[in-house]
Amino acid sequence: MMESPVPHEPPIYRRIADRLRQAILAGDLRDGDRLPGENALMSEHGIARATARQALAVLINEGLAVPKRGSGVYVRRFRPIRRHGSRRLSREQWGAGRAIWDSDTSGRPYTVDDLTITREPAADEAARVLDCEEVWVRRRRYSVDGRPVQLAASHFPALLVADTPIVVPDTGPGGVYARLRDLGHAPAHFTEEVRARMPTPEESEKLGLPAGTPVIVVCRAAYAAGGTAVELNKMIMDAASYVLQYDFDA
Amino acid sequence: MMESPVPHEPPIYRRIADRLRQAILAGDLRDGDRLPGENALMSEHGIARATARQALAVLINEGLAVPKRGSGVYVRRFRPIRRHGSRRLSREQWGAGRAIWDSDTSGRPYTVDDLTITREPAADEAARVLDCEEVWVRRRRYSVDGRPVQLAASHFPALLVADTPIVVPDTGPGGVYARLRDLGHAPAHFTEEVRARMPTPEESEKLGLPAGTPVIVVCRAAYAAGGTAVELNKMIMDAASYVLQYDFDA
DNA sequence: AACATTGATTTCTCTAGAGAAGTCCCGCAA
DNA sequence: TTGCGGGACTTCTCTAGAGAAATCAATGTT
Repeated sequence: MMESPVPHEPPIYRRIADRLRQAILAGDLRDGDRLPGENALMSEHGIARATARQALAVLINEGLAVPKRGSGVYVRRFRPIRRHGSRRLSREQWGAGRAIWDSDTSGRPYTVDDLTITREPAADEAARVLDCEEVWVRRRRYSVDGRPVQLAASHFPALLVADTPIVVPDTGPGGVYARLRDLGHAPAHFTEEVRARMPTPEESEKLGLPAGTPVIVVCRAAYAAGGTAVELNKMIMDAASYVLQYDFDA
Repeated sequence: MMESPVPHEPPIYRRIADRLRQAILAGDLRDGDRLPGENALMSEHGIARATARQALAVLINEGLAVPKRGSGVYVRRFRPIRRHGSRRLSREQWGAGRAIWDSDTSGRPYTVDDLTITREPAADEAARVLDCEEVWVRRRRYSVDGRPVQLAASHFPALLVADTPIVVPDTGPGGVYARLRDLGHAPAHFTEEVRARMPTPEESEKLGLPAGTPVIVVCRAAYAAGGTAVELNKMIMDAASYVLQYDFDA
């Protein structure tokens, strides 16, 4: 026998989620609005607590809502920072003594957290790209408007940067790229690899991510004029906080 | 009074998820391996079904595992397609009569699904970027290895492309960019905006995405030499299937 | 050899209930 | 006005159980 060709009616929790999603996307529920909680859904639809939670979990995992324990579930906004790829790395900018990050936040203030500088053996990608066994790593966290938005780890070949301003907290005007230039290894070419995935619990904790928020992983390699790799920067960004922009000619 | 400074012990479901995640990341559980199901976790840890499900849901939402109804929960791989940004759009490639996608899949075969070509009023982004009220839209779905990986919708100003090969299914060698060139509107500059988020149910269904897989949204605008926008292409990609690569000079 | 059926296994959906933990606001005291 | 309890409310975690629906392999039939 053939199966009934009628598509199954979706389960209750999904129908409720659909209804709420529509209200959000249509604008009936906006930005920080509170949506009906477990108890409201239970009495409204005559369902069990677990079912109401499941409906809300759908929206939370889609990134459309954020639960606040003891308070309620709220609609979530997408108000990203624009990060420029090629433009931000033009020589004019870092050559003039400006930190790269300035153009990232379009003037919004940012803070750097948890800066650590360590020397360590190079792991997988770093070893392969930088072609060395020991690296110096600058790890830090960026926050905008008091909220953490990015984790970054810059890797440098140990032999190249030992005893330079690159391995101290304050790198001076222009940042590490200006210092690489001073060393005669000015970056001339960049390659960025971009992917997206769900965060690990560690990333989730460090970035304070609610459930349903992916991260964007950008891995950027900087090459000097001769073609040798001088930096590998691995960035983990809150996907709800970023739009990446790349400009290029045909 | 101050709270106890001791961080709370995580709940049971989370501890189980942590243990399984570690096994996956350490390589004890690999690619398509089956991990302990609801019943196994229930008897193994002496917990209720809902709790076991919650533990598995954590891994599923992280994209580390895929549930197969009636069969089990399996470890999930990440084996992406490399998509080149700037390089793939160089004039040499599409000028020589090659479709863009060729370089995307590095030679892996792809298929195009569900091609629809419609004329419609321009919505938000398209209206703003293309600066017109009516657009022709080419929507299609790309599959690699039989699995859908991308939804794409190319928008063209209606006045520009009416009665051209751009509004018929087969655009000929070189694709739409070669045809735009024939019309005297060869793309000279591109801007791509990249973001990531969880998929809508519709996207999830069209791409066959398991829970826990984000999508990468790429919005690409193509500009002719004079600076007028000639195309806006909105792409929705399965994040587990793609790595985007951008190359640029300092 | 090809096909249909059956049964065991597994995930999926849902009910009913309970206590823990966090948030918020109102009223009372200083 | 300010600060501090308390209580109401909310989300979070978990137990116990049951039937639906899909998968898969073995078995029997044509």
